[in-house]
Order: sequence, then C-alpha cells, then structure tokens
Amino acid sequence: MESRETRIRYETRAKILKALAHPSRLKLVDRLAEQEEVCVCDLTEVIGSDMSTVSRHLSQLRAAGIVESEKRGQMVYYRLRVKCLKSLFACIESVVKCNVDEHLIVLS
Amino acid sequence: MESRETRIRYETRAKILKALAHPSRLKLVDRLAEQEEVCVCDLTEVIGSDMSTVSRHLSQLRAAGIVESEKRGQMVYYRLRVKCLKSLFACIESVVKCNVDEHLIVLS
DNA sequence: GTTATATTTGGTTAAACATGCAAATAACCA
DNA sequence: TGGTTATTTGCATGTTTAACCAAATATAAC
Repeated sequence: MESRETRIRYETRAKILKALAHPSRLKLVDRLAEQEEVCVCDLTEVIGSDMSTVSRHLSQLRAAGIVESEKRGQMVYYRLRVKCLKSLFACIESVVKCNVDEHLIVLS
Repeated sequence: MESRETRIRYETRAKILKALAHPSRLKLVDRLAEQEEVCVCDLTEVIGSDMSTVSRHLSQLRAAGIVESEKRGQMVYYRLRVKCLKSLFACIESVVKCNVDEHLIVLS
C-alpha cells in the first residue's frame, strides 16, 4: 500500500543519485566545484573520453538538476546548480572510510 | 594524467552512490533508519517484490558497506552501518526542491 | 558563401542491471 | 527423520547504460 506520491519521491531521489553514480560524472562535479563555470572542451580534457561521451554525461547531470549550462558563442559553459554537494560527499567518504577501517574492500 | 589512487577514489564513490540509486534500495534504507534492525521477510513486505529480488538489493547495499547483516535462527537481520544518511538525503532533497521551484521536471 | 571549431545527436555494440521462478541452503519443529 | 520456513543463488529474459564513430547543428572567422 504505497501512495503515488511516495513512489514518485523515491524514484526522484534515485534518479538524482543515479546521475551522480559514475566516476566520470563525479569528476565533472568535482571540477565544477573548483571553478564557477567550465566549457565542455576543458571538461573533456579532464575526463579523457570522447567529447560526445562527456556531453552525454553532462546532459545527465543537467537532467537531474545538478548542473546548468549556457551557450556563449560557440562554446557551452556548465556550472553547478547545487551547493550542498560537499556534505553529500562527506557522507560518501565516511562510508568509504568505514569500509577501509573494517577491511571491507568495496572495489574489486 | 590521473593517478591510480584518484581513479580508485572516484570509482569507489560511484559504487556507493550506485548502490543507493534505486527506488527499492532507498526505501530499504529509509525503513532501516526507523528501526534498529529488520529481517528480510519484513523488508520484503515493504518493497512488495519477490523476496529474491529484495535479497539481491540488500546484497548490493551490503557490498557497498551501507548495511550489515546478521543471521539469528532462520532469519537474517539487516541494519544500517552508516549514520550520515540524513544529511545525504537532505542534499538530495534540496536538489529536488530546487528542481520543482524552477519547474524543471526531473521525473518523466 | 566556405571553412573551421564546439557541441549535440543518431546509430551500433557490448556490458551491466533488475526481475521472477525454481532450486539449493540452512535452521527450526514435530 | 521428514517437513516447514527464511534466505540466497542459478538461470533466463528484457531493459538500461556506456562508449565510440560519424553525422548533424550552430556559431564564428575568413
């Protein structure tokens, strides 16, 4: 017995977490946390994949409301739309630390 | 130019986020936040999927170090291993709120 | 207008994920 | 021992994801 609202709430949260749940996208967010805005070409260098791949990662972050973009000239600049990432990552890190402490190896 | 440590750090974080990035697993975490420990059978009722499916979701959360389990008798009890989920979800919620405010509909 | 640059989108392919059913385990009960 | 309950695992299936290349779009420069 679950209300439609409840279901949507969990799906919405999951969608946002999923948007963050990829090494390249985490790296993009980290890079955007250092500098107000960065163009796709610079972000592509950071990631080291094909630009089309990076563009799709950025689309996912934008669809989740984590970043926003603005085109100026022939370049597209992305910036973070969310300020609380630091506390979120602090939590993730505490999981990591706890895993390491207890020798629970998460990464294969 | 990326060190092995850096790569592993992002992969580790992504793995934890991915473990959380599913509606059923978020619901499991929410349920476990209300009560010290809950058996698989009760969690299965909360989710409403096949018990085998719920068991696999729980394995994923455990592999990421988010929950831990203990068998007592014929039942297996799961409990949260992480205490900071509240601030993590607060961040996710702030993204949701921001999205709603700006009429950026995240959910199809 | 033509050419070059930045970015996104279409198409394809391989890998990962989610799910349910059935079978395997394990513990308890009679 | 044999039967019941709780949980996990093997297997099959359909869905989603990630990646790259190539093509489309858009803007700037000449």
